[in-house]
Amino acid sequence: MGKNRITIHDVAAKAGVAISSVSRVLSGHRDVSEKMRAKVVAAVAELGYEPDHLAQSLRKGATMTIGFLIRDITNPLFSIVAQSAEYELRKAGYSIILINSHGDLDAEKENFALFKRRRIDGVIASLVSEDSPYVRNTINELGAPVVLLDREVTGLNASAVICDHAQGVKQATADLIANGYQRIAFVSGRKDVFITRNRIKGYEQALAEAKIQIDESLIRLGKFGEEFAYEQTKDLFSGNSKPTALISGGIGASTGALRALKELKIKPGTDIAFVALDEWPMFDLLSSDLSSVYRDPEEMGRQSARLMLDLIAEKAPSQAVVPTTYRPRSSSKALSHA
Amino acid sequence: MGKNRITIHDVAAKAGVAISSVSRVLSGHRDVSEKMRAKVVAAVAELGYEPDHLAQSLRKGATMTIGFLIRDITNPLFSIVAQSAEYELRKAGYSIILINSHGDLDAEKENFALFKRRRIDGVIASLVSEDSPYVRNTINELGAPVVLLDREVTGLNASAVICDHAQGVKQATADLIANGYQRIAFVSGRKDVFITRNRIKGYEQALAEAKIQIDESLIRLGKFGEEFAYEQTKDLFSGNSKPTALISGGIGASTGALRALKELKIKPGTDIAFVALDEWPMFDLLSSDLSSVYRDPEEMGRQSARLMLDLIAEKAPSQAVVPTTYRPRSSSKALSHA
DNA sequence: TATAAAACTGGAAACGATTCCTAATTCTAA
DNA sequence: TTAGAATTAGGAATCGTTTCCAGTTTTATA
Repeated sequence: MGKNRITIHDVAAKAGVAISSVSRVLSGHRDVSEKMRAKVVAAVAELGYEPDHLAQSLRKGATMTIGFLIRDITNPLFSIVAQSAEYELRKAGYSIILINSHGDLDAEKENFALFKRRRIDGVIASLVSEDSPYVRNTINELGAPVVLLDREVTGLNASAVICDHAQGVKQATADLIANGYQRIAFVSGRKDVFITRNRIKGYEQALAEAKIQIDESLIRLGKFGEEFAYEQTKDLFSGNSKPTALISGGIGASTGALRALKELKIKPGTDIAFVALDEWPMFDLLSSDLSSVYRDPEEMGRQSARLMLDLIAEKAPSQAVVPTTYRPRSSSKALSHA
Repeated sequence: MGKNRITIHDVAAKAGVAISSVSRVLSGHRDVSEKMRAKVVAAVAELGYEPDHLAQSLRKGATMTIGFLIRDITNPLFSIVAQSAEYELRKAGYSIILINSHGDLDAEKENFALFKRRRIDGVIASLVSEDSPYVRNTINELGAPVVLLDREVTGLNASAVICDHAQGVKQATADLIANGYQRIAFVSGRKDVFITRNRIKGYEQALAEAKIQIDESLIRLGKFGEEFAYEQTKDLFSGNSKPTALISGGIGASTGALRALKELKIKPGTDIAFVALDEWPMFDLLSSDLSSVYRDPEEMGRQSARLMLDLIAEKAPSQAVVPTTYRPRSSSKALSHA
């Protein structure tokens, strides 16, 4: 077995100096003579010594590790955010520990505790819920900086990457209206989180500006995920006052909605107008040429990394706003037979 | 600041016992009296003490951390594997450090070194290349167990999750032949890795059994990723001896191929037969009802976690074989006009 | 009741680094 | 030449645990 790990003691012995001197040479301390430096460097090279990160962490009080807590790395948007953040943070010397919360609130709490025990230097999180008292407690007790993705938690010492959903959704809704659609359904996730509230805001603003009465029966908010959207979409088209357009919020919801439409043999862009909020890889290869409201997940990752590094450098918490852009394609055009 | 971290010393002081006793109570050592246990448990509860994972790791020599090195977490297949492995490993008390190699060989080497410095307990990796001498060296020097995903590295002390690509591809190819296709093109990634060799094997076997001469100009192997497959597909259909069927290997290649076909206005299932190797989320929502060769990524994740835990428990390296299944859909049916 | 064995506890030495403090050496200037 | 300052190097404490060792108390056995 390779049990014989090479430590700073071995290097010191080989070079015939004290371990403190080895440490000084390696950390670039200025009070070292040329002779000393040469001896140590030679010994390090000969033994192939590499400092033990664990011992360094314990002594220095910094683990150079960031916790990344998300609902589901399987979500293509999150996976891009994670990749991008990982890339940026690694450039700064940090590694990331990835944990999937699977949307479970208790798991989430548990995982913050795990991060704390592991003395993580910071946490980037996409929380299951927000603004619940437990969130504030947990985050405050963590004792390390936190960057939240797309969440607004008031009175908290955390930075956040916020997407301007309202703006893109408003544009999309306005375009649908301009193209002659009035009964625009909206299917999305939980009402109590920032992202959904913000999207609905854009939707309602556009309707208000066009002086269209809001029909609550067209707004279906409840849970994240495919099933909910699937069921709601089916329900929307089961009555006799069907919508003429559909906006689905989030990748899960869009999937559910598209699947329901497929089963109902309603083709987006032909039988109904459709706008997806968020895109995902191979979006362009779907059966219809779908309009979307796009946000750049790589940018979200970069910003979250930047905010994290700022917090670690003891700067004050701040927010980064990532814009959304409406990308009209054929699925939101005026219907030829309309 | 919450600088005042609660340590085992604080607990010992509060309970009026030695720190070694606190440690013993917490680690469930049997030689502790009831009185002692009660005192310590009370003090722990009162102070809200949680052991420092870092110090434990240093002392015990186990970090309870697994390195996960993949080309790209953005690849939906990998992201599911990662999620599934993370879930299983966390149940066993392990956390995972995720690193994207971005397909860069030097980065890969560098990251193994990082894992080593961090004293990771094991590495699960999908390597960029295999069977190069550096791989053997790096892995052997790591000093921790390794589980490889879909790679065969000979003479190495590592376990591996292997998918039986040949079988599924053979079935798919045979079905295409049975449906009357003879000029079956095959577009995939690097020839020098197990996954590609194994897939080609299935392809060639099916052709051989049907006594169809292999046309090398129909086999396009080169690089992983969209671009290569895109270019090759365009090229395949530019000449005057076009293929009548296309098998594309891997998600990246399938994306590139499908995009090329879309631009060429060749519709899979109508103008040409098509089989994708691997599926991805929302596969069913694509413009055509595509046949595929499927493998279960969750199972791959579970198996890799199991193999890792076995290695950590000092069992001998072994391999887990994950089957592939051909899923015929309309894109590989006999053409009506054929 | 004496004695061996078992149960329990505290002290101290690790784990592998960093960093402070002090002493020795070299250098500068009078 | 020598006092004083500036460099340089070594020793020891420290980070927060676990675990070995030795000593003390309790229990079991004869």
